[in-house]
Amino acid sequence: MAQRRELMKGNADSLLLCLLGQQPMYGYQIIKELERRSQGYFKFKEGTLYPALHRLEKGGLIAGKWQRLPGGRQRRYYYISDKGHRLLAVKRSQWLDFLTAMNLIIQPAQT
Amino acid sequence: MAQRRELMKGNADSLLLCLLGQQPMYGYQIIKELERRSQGYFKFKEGTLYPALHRLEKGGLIAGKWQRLPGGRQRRYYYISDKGHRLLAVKRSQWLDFLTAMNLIIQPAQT
DNA sequence: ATATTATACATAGTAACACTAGGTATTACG
DNA sequence: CGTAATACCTAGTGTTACTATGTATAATAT
Repeated sequence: MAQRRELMKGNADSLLLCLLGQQPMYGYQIIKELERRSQGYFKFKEGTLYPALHRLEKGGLIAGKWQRLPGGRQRRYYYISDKGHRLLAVKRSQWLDFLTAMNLIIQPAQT
Repeated sequence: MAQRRELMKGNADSLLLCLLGQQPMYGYQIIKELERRSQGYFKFKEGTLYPALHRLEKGGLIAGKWQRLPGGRQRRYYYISDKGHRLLAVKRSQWLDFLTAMNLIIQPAQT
């Protein structure tokens, strides 16, 4: 859906920070969790998620730590940083501002 | 604001269709009107607006008609088409779906 | 008279980023 | 033993908002 792709822009990071702000998670889990919580709406592709996580890590907003599972499989858990928490607060208020402005224009048809 | 740029993605067309769905307007007027109605939030750049209008026109969603003013100045008024009206309805419901999904994730911090 | 601002349209190039499509590797199920 | 699920990664593509710039007229200011 080209639609959904564009609507996502600028919000992917907010969603990730929001999830990680509640608890550390690894990539695959984030994809499943976003889909579950949004009741199927958000279906992040790996090509979206991993670059985004790396971007956030490079920016010091989250930190990834490898964890080895019994079988030998690797998981990379991401932890939000203080900086990440602060950005999350900013992003949240930006989202509210945007939503408010949108609603001023896109009101349902008539009044 | 890099923020605002990304939030805009995919919504510019919706906003334009929404305005033109109410009455025909010309480019410059659209910029001013969006800013006024959003209480200063939306400040469309010309490099955003005109390509978007041309895109919508090429897609048959709006139609532009030149109109000559007394002084000799030209204005290009844009009229929404039936197809445009239909897309507007779709876009509106897509926006609501997106908003709903976002709210499921981005709830204000605590409960 | 002249300079600046507002009006009005246009486009070539840039940056950002979600996604496509491909890859590697382990574990579980049929 | 093949397939699906789990789990990570990245090079390349496409879309699009924006920057910067150009043209031209009308109104206002100096």
